Parts: sequence; structure tokens; C-alpha cells
Amino acid sequence: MPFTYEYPRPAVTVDCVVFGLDTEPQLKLMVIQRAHPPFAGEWALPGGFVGMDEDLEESARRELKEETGIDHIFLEQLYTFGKPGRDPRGRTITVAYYALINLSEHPVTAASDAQDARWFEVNHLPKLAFDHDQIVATALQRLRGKVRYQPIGFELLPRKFTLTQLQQLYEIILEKPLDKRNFRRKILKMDILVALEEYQTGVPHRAARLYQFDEKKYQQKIKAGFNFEI
Amino acid sequence: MPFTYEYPRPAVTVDCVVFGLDTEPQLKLMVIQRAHPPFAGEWALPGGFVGMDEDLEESARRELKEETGIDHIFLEQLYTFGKPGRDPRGRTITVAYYALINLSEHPVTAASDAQDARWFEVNHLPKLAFDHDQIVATALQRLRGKVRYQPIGFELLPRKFTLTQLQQLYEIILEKPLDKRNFRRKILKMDILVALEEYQTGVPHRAARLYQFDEKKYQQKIKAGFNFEI
DNA sequence: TAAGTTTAGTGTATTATGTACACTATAAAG
DNA sequence: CTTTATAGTGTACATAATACACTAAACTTA
Repeated sequence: MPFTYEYPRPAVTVDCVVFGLDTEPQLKLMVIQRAHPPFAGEWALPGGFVGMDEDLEESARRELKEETGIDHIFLEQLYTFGKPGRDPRGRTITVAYYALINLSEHPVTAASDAQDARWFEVNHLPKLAFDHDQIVATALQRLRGKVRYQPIGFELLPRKFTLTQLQQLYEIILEKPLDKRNFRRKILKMDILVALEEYQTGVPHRAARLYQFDEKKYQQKIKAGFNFEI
Repeated sequence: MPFTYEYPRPAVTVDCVVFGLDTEPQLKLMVIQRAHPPFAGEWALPGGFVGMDEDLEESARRELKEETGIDHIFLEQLYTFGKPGRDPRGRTITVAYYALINLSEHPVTAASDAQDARWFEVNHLPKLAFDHDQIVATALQRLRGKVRYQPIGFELLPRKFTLTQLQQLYEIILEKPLDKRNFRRKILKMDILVALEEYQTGVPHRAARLYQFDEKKYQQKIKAGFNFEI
């Protein structure tokens, strides 16, 4: 049963707001330099057109891989932006996704569509093409809101991490200092971390214990209605 | 600067999940009976195609008005559904919105596109066309999550309401009983309600005081980072 | 090898918030 | 004026949030 009338249709794209964290205590954003008009040479979010037989999230993952080499990461739908005029080529609706990634385990290689792919500190972003500034602002708001009551922050850390790293992550996202003892008590009480018999290496001072996020325990606690507020 | 290549494009629609409440302690959902194929005669969410020069929210409001007569209500973007195959006519991406409405102040009149528009209790919904069941489930989840930390529930009540009505609303949405004294203390402490010098009428027992939601105070408190958890 | 430097790791007292719980007040109906 | 139905109120107890400072361990360097 095909469409009986054909209407003029908006173009549909996906865009990805990819947040990353490495050793520096600064949240970073992945941006690409556009190879083609409009806005050729300017910075923009990785993204592109939705394929006719592709699910939306699938499109987002494909574009991200094509343009930045990033694959297999946490990705969640953010919001859909569709104001007429947001793309000079004509009516375009974009479904925005946001992603979290641990930089030290995911090298980035600019590819095909993009001339260049780079990490910028979220507090020092260049002007972005289209309405991408607004999309990033929305993503930051979502991230800050969500991290407060869902432990998504682990996605930004290596698989094994110290409690100090975890605390710094929360401090960066929430933009406020946290008390070490209170933070540890709270996060350990959630009982979703496994303390490993391993310690940090290569530091010129006492080595910290490593922990791992326990996805299974977390899923169980969710079902039981447990509260993960920080 | 027009598009240089034209791709085949998905169709883009909006769908509205409209929750309503009247005197019965039951959350209701607005559904329409489809006048045309596909799924002619079946129940579905109000919605339709996005106009080429229309913002997404504008489309949602227009469709809602055309199909149900409902206008000027709380409306917020929910999620975008785009799995290939979700519409038998061909690839269709729908941007879903959810709305809250006070039934006693908003009569519903089925119009044009829809044969019939009706309220169903959310716990006794008929099978819905397309993937609309899933969209409703997502909306319910969002409503339950959101009502816990944002006072959006007022949208479901008349402008002037009693604290008992407000409490019942929370009990309906959260599906659990709340303590009267604790509830009142908490909600009044937020200081976003105005106690009126007016009382309920027409009840065969002591009349309850009426309150009004104070939008200005609420906006101020939001800016000050106030917490509205129930 | 002792002293210095740097971060890891730990407990307690105080305050604020959440929770559980039952009676009196008021208005209308009969 | 008694009955019925809902409105409206306070307190004691348990739990959670907050503020705060020292010792432990590992490496560096004199």
C-alpha cells in the first residue's frame, strides 16, 4: 500500500553530539570540518542523511563511523530539530543524538565526508554551522540533567577507573566540587561498582584502587526501582 | 542554495499523545478513529504530515486542532520514531509529542480527517494502529518520570483546584497512594501555589479551599535552581 | 635511608528531610 | 440535631545530607 498522494517532503538527517573525556579534566566535543557546501570549511557536528531503509539510530552510528571512525559507543536520541530555514539548501529536519565516549580507548580518524575531525573543549567551541550551537546546548543540558539520576557517566571513563576519576567526571559535568568522603559513600552504597584487586600504575604517589561498573547489578537495581541520584 | 542531489526521502509526520483528566480518578488518552487507509476505521493517535513551511510543534498543534478541536494546550516533544516498516505506505518518520489537558475546560469535537475522537482510559486502551501503542508507552514512561521532579501535573487540572484533586492526580500518574499530610507539606513548601479566598461548591460535605498554580513564582524558583521533587 | 611530596582512603557529629500515623473541624443532608 | 463525608492539621522517629581533617602509602630526591 504505497502513498496515494505524494507531498513535497523535508529532507531528514541525523546529527551526533559526541562528548569525550581523556586524562585532562575537561569535557570535549567531537566536531568535523565540513568538506562540502553549505558551510564548507566550517566546523559542524558529524551527521548526514538518513538512508531509506535505515533505522534512525543506525543512521547516526553509520555517519559517526564514516566521519570520525568512532564505533560501538553509548548513543541516545536527544531531540528533533526542524525549524524551517535551519538549512539553507531547503527544509531539513534533523534527529539529534548524543554520545559518550572514553577518549583513551577510542582513537579518532577523520574520514571520507569530513576533511578533519577534532576534539574541542566544550567551554571553548568554535562557531558551528547550521543550528548546531543550539543542538550542543540542548545536549549539554540533557547530560547535566541526566547524570544526576542515572549513572551514564561511566561511559566516559575507561573500563577500569579509580574513584577519584569518577568524582572528577561528576565535578566536570556538574561544574561544582564534590566532597570526597560523601561522594565515595554515596556511590559505593549504590552497589553497582566492583572493587578490583588491581591498582593504578605509573603514578608518583600512592596508587588508587581500580573499580569497574557492574551492568548486571545496575539492571537489577533499576527493576527494583532503586534511585541513583548523586 | 538548493540541494545539489535529490535523494529519495522519508515522509515526516507528527503524532500527539494527549493525556486528559476530568472528575474521574482515571488518566485518559485521546484517540481518533481513522477515516482513511491504511488502518481505516481503527483507533490511532491524532497526527499527520508536517507541512513544508511549518515548524514541528506548529504541525502538531495544527493536526491536533484539525482532528480533535483541541487548542492552546501544554505540548512537548517526546521522541522520534523512524523504524523502516512502521507505516505500510512507505518509509515514514514520526516526531511524537505529548500533551496534557484539563478535560472539563476543553471539550473535544471530532473533525475533518477523523471520523470520531474519543477519550479512553489509559488502562483500557483499544489496539492502536501503526506503532502507536509503543508511542503511548513511551509517553507514559516520560510522564511518570517527569512528574516526579517537575510540576507539569497542573496542566491536567482546572485553573483553580483543591489540594485533594492535586494529590489524586499524582496518585493516578505515579500509581501509588500518597500521605495527605506529607503531600500537602511538601507541595506547599515549594511555594508555587496561591491559596485563594475561594472554596469548592456543590459538595455535600465541608468545602475545600481552592488553589492556583503561580507560573511566575515557578519560573523564578527554576532560575534559582530550586528542586521540585515529589 | 630519611625527609618531602602527592594522592588515597577513612569516620563522626550535626542538620535537614522523609515517613508514619489519627484526630478535630466544617458543611450539607436527612 | 444527628449523621455522613471530606477538609485540614502536628509530632515523633528514622533516614539521609552535609561539613569537616587526619593517617596511609607510594614514589622522589637530597
